[in-house]
Amino acid sequence: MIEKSEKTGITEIARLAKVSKATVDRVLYNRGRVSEDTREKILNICKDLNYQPNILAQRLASDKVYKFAVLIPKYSRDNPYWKYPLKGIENAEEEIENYGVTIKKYFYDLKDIHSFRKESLQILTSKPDGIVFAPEFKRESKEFSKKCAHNKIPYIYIDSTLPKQHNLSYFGQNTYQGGYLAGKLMSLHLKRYSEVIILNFANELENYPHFMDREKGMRDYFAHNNFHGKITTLNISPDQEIELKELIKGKIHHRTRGLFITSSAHKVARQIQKIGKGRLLIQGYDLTTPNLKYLENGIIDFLICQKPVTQGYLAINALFDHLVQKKEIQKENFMPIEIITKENYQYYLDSNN
Amino acid sequence: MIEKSEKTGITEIARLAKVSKATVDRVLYNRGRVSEDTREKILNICKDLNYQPNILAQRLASDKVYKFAVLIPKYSRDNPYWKYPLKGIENAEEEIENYGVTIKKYFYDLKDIHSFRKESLQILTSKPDGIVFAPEFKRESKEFSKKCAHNKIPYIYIDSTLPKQHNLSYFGQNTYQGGYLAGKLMSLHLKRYSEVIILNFANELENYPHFMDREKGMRDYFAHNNFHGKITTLNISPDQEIELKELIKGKIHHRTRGLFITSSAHKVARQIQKIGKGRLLIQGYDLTTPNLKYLENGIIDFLICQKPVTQGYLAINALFDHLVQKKEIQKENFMPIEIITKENYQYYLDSNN
DNA sequence: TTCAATTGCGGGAACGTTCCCGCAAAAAAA
DNA sequence: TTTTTTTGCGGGAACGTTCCCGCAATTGAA
Repeated sequence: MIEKSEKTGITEIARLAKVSKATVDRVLYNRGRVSEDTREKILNICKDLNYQPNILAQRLASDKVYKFAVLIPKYSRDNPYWKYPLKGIENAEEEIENYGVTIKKYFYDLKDIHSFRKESLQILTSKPDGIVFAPEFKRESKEFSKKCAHNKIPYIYIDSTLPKQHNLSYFGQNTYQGGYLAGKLMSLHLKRYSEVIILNFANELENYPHFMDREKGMRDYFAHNNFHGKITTLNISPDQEIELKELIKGKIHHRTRGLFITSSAHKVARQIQKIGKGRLLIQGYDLTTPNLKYLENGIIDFLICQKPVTQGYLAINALFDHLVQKKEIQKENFMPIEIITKENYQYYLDSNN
Repeated sequence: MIEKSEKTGITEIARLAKVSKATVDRVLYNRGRVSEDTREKILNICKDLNYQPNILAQRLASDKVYKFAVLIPKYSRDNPYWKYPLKGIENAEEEIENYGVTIKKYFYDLKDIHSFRKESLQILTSKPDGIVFAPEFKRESKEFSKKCAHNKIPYIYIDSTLPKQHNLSYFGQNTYQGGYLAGKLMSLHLKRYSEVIILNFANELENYPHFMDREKGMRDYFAHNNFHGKITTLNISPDQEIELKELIKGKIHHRTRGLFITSSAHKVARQIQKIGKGRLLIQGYDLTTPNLKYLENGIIDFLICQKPVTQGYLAINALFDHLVQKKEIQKENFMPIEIITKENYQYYLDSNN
């Protein structure tokens, strides 16, 4: 309980420069109407004192409210993944609402390209100061990015990214590296002539670059570490769930020791539980509730996860730092690749993942 | 750029209650000198409006400065671990210094129990509002804890903890679980009658509960998963580094497939590099610069790591939340157990780990 | 009964900014 | 030259709190 010490505020600068606070303010924020002489004098004093504005006072005095918009897929019981980035976004919101920031959330349907278009137009008419969105639909996202740029609204990608765009930043996975690491873990368990099945839950892989990258990552690991066994890819449409059991059963034989699902593993795990797991090492993605059950009971051995909550949290904070704090933002931000098992999943559950 | 909307401030409450702002303030912060009637009236209005104080204005108006003290081991080239929690502490400091918080850091020498005593006394005479410290020396830390409590200074443990203390919170590892997970990874690589060496870099294990817990974790994993091989423990004093090579060489034979070092692995890795690694799977702790080299060149296979940067960051933030924001703090906070490999270590390097 | 102490409350400056308004001096236009 | 516009700057209210000071009313002590 000591009195505040340093007082390198705008008033002190004004006093030293023998001008008023208003003039200092004009210089600092380029509001014009200042002579070049006084401008330089003030800037020099600021440098000497290493002046850092008091952001509390700034936000308190300013009547400006920052409006952020978020556009992400809506989560469902079937695909709860997007619950987690949303959680992170809300965490960030709580922290910065005192600074006069409001966040409006928009959701689109992953199965309905029109919903993306519709919501993105909504966002533009609301004229936010910054946008965070998940560019799952490639073409539409590029279009939206262009419109954002045209309206001079900074935008940040989350979860996946697009090349050659003017996004302020990206927060998400490095899917290839995740697959590569999965390959390493898998290889610990493989013998000389074992077989591995890679299972993509999609028919047309072009629309799911995440899945492709993960598969490529694993295959490359094996290639770089001269694995002599066999790798089989199985592409199954999500609608084929009913035949899933037979499809898998038909592919597994006595040499099969690994099963890598390039997305959520719970549907497969359910079937494997019926068939019997045997010596199969099963890897999948994301620490979601349906997956959790099979991680706990030992069907799924590893889940790979890239901090979905943190993705949302950091993306919002980046926008805040850029717009409010005027800080520099890193363009590429890959989340660490986490390996979740029965033994450590508890520590990933409710904290900031 | 819209004007701020809601105005549920203290002035609004005062207006509704037909009293002055000062009275509302007295009620809210129990400064006394208010009649029971007005007290209740004001509290009701606050509840109705769901009043949340504006922390920016609070910190701005208040002339109170919070002084935090931090006491952790000093880091060295030999043991760079403590660099990372310090980093997290400094990150947190940057964020909250605008709120009128100053953090004074004290360092002690892990090999010199007196330095801990000396620094902790220093801290007490400086009368901080809160303390974060690493209770590495058991007896002295308990004593210090008692003194803190006596002076009514809240204190938070970091990195390791002590039972039955009145610490506000703990941020750190769950060492047992880390060892257990290491056992799981190890087991992927083991065959039916393989051998594993557990290496503790210490003579008297009682002083290193972390090491003991890690060993126990691994042994328990094997016990729970009926591993039939042999587990050998090797306790080596840190001064014995010269004979290290021979010591290890003597223990490894053709069935040895795993080496688990319960602390930093780089010294062992250096010797293994000379001996030749063979089929050995090597696991150690912490993503520090010396370890990194051997992770990159493939000598070390896994490093287990528990977010040392985050530990520091969160501990300071907890103190802030408790003292400044008057929030509830969770007592036990285990960091997630991260598994670092050649393939993913880059993503753990400079971000907030 | 008188005087002191206590209780209950209001006024208002201060925190470090933002930003509107006003005004003299200088420059440009007439 | 006179009038208008522009430039350069200062004054000061406001943001939502904290907290000191002052003062009337009530209570207690003598």
